[in-house]
Amino acid sequence: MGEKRESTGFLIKQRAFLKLYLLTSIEKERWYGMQLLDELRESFKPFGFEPQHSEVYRALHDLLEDGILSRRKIKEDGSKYKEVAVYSIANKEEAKAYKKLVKADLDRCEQLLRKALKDNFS
Amino acid sequence: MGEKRESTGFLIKQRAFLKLYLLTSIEKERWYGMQLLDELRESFKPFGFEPQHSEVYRALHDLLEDGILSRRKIKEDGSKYKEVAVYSIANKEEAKAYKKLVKADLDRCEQLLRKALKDNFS
DNA sequence: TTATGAACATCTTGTTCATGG
DNA sequence: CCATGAACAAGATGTTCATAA
Repeated sequence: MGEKRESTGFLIKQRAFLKLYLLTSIEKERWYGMQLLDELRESFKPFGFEPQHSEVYRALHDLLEDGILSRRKIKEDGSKYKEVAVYSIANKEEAKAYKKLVKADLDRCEQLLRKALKDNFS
Repeated sequence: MGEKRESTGFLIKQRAFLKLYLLTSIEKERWYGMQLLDELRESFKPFGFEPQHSEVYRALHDLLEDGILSRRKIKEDGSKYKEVAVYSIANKEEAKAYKKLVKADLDRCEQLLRKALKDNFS
């Protein structure tokens, strides 16, 4: 089950990066896709990174398929005229394990970047 | 001339990363492709990254097209039975400018990774 | 064989279109 | 219109093939 590679050799993939953030947000409270997207965009804008909606949806769908998240469609009655898909953690153990994997890869990537800065600019 | 984007939003691309290292190596002495490849692989192996030969050649060809490197095919007489393509810096100003660009992107990426570690693991 | 390339295949991501409230 | 998806297109990289010496 945990045999999917998150490390693809060079740097971490955007998908894995987003999945990490999504898990952390969803751990805290209920969210739906566009909310999460807006939050992420706001957060990364200073770094010149603005994830696309389809990539965020794909990340959520991945986590659903992995059984880490569950989804419930609800009518935001009172508020709007729309139906949204709200996510919650389905398997805390898996979620934790996945985050641990991604952390290891982030650490590796950080080292690689530091090395590059040192090797080429010192 | 310098209007090609190196920052693609998320993390730096492998191509730009390799170009940076190639320039730094070639600044120091004459090299040819396979030498550079072996050097890079050795250097990154501890980080689980082993660039492919075609990607290194593509990086070299990019730098040629950009006019930053020049190439000279030579017969390594005395040594082997082969012809190699040896590179040298064609335009030091451009090389310096390119490296500066990449450095900025590396810095940005490092910040982004640090942020992710902080936002998700603290 | 080794070094250099090109061609081709795949994987990842961005852009556009479709549907239902 | 907004939220969710899917479909499609483009880009980046990995794998395989071709050629010369």
